[in-house]
Amino acid sequence: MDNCSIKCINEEKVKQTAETLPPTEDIGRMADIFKALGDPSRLKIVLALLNQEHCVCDIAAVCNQTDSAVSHQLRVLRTLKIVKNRRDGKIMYYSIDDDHVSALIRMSLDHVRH
Amino acid sequence: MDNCSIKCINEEKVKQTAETLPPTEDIGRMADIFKALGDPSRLKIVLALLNQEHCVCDIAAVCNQTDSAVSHQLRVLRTLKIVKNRRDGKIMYYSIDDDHVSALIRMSLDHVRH
DNA sequence: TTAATATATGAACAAATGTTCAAATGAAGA
DNA sequence: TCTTCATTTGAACATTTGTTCATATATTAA
Repeated sequence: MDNCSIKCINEEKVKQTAETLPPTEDIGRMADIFKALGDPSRLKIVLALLNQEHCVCDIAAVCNQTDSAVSHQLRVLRTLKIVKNRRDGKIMYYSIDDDHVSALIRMSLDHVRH
Repeated sequence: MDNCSIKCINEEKVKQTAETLPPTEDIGRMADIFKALGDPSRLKIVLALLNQEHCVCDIAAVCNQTDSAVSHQLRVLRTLKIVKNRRDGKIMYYSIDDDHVSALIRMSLDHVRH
């Protein structure tokens, strides 16, 4: 239960900060992107594609995952426009869809290695 | 089951990309950061703190969450060095710990608004 | 058409996650 | 000391999530 009495709230600061928040919809979309990159196996796929485009089969080999698992993850990434694909005969090639993605990854690498 | 025969794998490409991958430990840490930002309520807290430091109570007010829920989320963010805190009497003030965080947020906003 | 191959999909399951509620700290003032 | 208040913590719960397995689709070649 919310046991913080009215007094402890600095209404002015609360109001001011509330005004700086992006629309709820944007927050949701940002969270979706972060969430997608927040799974190690999915992040590994993205990192692999950051190097060059690959077919599903090769991604699975690079990442030590089954084709099926990779395919499922790629669908998530595709839905969020993090990766895109092109078909060449039987083979489907995947690659990074957006420049922001590589920038995001670079930032987080910097953070990790402080 | 992995039903992709050996033939479909481009060994050279696989090997080459595998060499570009960061160490597993780094991938895990990056994923942790993304995962932390991947929950809307937690992301909202971070966005609020990006504006200015706040006490737990005020964060709860800004984000329409209970104090308890906010406190739980702040612990996660603190553990990952995304936020830091300082005590002033009974009140605990939280703020963003790292510059990389704001950069990450900005990138994802750009991505969302393409 | 039929067979073979690369990828996609659906259902089921275990594991992880966020929220809630109740209770416990820790700090300040009476 | 005792009380009050801001925050933290722990356990329980429902929900979400990633993986697996079996099956389906789509493309090519025979």
